[in-house]
Amino acid sequence: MSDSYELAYQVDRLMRRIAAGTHAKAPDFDPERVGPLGGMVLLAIADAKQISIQALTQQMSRDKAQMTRLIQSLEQKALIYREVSCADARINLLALTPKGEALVVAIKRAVSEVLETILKPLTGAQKTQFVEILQRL
Amino acid sequence: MSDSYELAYQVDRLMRRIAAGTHAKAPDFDPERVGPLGGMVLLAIADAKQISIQALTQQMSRDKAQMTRLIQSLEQKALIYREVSCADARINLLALTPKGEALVVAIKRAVSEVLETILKPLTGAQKTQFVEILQRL
DNA sequence: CAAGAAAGTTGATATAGTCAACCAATGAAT
DNA sequence: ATTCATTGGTTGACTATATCAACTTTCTTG
Repeated sequence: MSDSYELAYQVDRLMRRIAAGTHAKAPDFDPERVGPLGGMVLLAIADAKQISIQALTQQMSRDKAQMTRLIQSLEQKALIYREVSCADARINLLALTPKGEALVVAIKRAVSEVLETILKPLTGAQKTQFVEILQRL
Repeated sequence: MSDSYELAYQVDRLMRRIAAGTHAKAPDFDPERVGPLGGMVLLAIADAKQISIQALTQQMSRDKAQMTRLIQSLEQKALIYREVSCADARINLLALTPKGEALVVAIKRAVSEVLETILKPLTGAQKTQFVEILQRL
């Protein structure tokens, strides 16, 4: 682990473990099969209460085309709804439906459980450091 | 960022930034278009000198089917070659060809540059901590 | 009232991930 | 030494993610 490029590995692996862990639990709470990315988007919408597609794509470092299609699928599943901004008719504001809210609760629980397992080897101080570091990035 | 599930976001975003950064540089050094995962696999093979497909799939937390196909494509591009283990005829040992070695050098440089940019906001101590934490996970 | 830029959408295509069924080589174990 | 479960690897079928370019509609600004 002397070379900095190794860090890319490690981050990738960590992400894979999170994804695999939640994937394993998905059948228990995700009948709509929103997928890992769909789940994260729901979490992001939940945090924001209301957010435009554009803001979402930036926040999640994704392509807007991809986001459009993901939003469409979440909308079809009645997990979110959209509303044209009255300030700017180009903007679509997204928010969770009650069904979406319920799913978000389940997702949060599942992700937290997975993370708890994965982060177990860290000390409390390290967890704090980790969070700080990620925030700063 | 009070809730632990937010960490999943952050890790995901970090990974996306690394991927996007290297993707942007890819045209300069990756005429074979091995893709981000292909690049990481090459790095892993380079580190190991020789490694079986099975060991690779575990190390990278991937599915073996996926790894089989990726290895096939890297092999077709003459970046790696395989050799049946003399100890166990089921095992395929992978190694880089000279062409693969050359590409690995370029990949390492590109990834390091991207990481340097991304990690710039961290202090030296934080970088050390980050590496330690990731290693422990 | 033109440009030009921003928000979203669509099409086409490439890469990644999942799951199940399968074959061949191996290692035990009666 | 012949069955038998295991392990490493492959294939098929399918879903999910990602990328890029072209396009529409709605602002914004001169």
